[in-house]
Amino acid sequence: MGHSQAEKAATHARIVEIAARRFRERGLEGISVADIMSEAGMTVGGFYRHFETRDHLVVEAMLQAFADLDGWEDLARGNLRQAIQGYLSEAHRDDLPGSCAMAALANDVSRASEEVRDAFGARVTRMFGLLQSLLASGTNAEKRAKAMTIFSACVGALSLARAVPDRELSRSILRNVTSELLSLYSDEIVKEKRRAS
Amino acid sequence: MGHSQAEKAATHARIVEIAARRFRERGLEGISVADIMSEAGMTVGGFYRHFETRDHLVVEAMLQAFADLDGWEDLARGNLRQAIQGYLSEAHRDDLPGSCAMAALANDVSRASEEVRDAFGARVTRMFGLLQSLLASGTNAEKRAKAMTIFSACVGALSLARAVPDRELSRSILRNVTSELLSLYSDEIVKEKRRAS
DNA sequence: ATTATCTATAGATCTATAGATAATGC
DNA sequence: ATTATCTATAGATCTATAGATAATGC
Repeated sequence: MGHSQAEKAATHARIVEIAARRFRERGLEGISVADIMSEAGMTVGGFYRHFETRDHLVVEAMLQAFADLDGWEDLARGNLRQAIQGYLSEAHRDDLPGSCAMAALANDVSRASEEVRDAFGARVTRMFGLLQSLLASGTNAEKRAKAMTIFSACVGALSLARAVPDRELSRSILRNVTSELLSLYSDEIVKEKRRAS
Repeated sequence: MGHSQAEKAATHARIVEIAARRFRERGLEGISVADIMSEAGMTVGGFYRHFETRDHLVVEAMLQAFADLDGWEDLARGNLRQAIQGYLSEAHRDDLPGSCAMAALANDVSRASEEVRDAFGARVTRMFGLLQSLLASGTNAEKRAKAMTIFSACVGALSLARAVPDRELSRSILRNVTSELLSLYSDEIVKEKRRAS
């Protein structure tokens, strides 16, 4: 059993990653500190040398979960159509622990601490800005409205598709909203976005 | 202190109504049986003559919360534009206890019992059917896709507007998604819907 | 006699802390 | 000496039940 500082940092990161997944899967209060530590291969006692309180873990885990959105942003920059299709796929719907934290935890975040909500808000702003930059036609204000609508529809459709028990209805929501969004904004999506490096 | 059957029925209804509001406000596990009973003017002990388990209350309260959607459906039938505007209003955003249960509890329902999810699914189907019937142009399949997209955008926008702490951003989401939806589907909304009685 | 409600509490679970143990790192 | 982790447990909270009380309703 090692106790070096390097190992402690690795342990810390492991706890945060597990929490980031389990919170998305079961909600911010759906898993105990003991269970998270157990999954990290440790016992409860060690927890409080890593985090002052449980809520400090919630904050760190949410930042981690939001960081996982980088993947979606990269995909969107490369191909917005594919990003929408992937976001509204059955695979994304069924991979709750690895899924978009905004859709998985929006309700919980509304009731969470100021710090968690601030992190959420910053990421939403960033997502809107990105989507806005990927649209071609209209004023900036119009693009922003479109970006907000596309993202809202994606978040809403994914949340509804998960809550509904009828698999057929669930699939129907995902497919219909995907095709509707793609057809609505087909002409507005920038085909190739060159990024300044 | 009365104990008649009529009073028991009234007590039962009161418990369910309080739960339907508090669950939307704090989540399905955010309030205890004792607190709900206390708000109903009683103590915990009486609870289990009304409900077999806590989860039985959750089911009844959710059915009650879903029944509250009747108001939105009536409004939509009369004036879909006004319904969208009202749904995406700051008043609706801020009245969590009395708000749409689908937006307030979608995440929780995904993790809830089969019975709760069945009730949710039935209500979603009904909502899509109604919205579909209020659209004018296109095939039934196209109308259904539009109905799903409109409702998904409403649920997503409301959820995001609640989770975000910046009031300006929150208001911006509500207003932009409202105007975008109204302009997108402006020509498709049936102006006057006559209902056969 | 039945039952709606109350008081009291058992049993489970969860956060957080205390004290012990064993490794790191100056 | 410091500290990362463990075992054990205190204290809080929550669901559910037991037994008492007081009203209903046959």
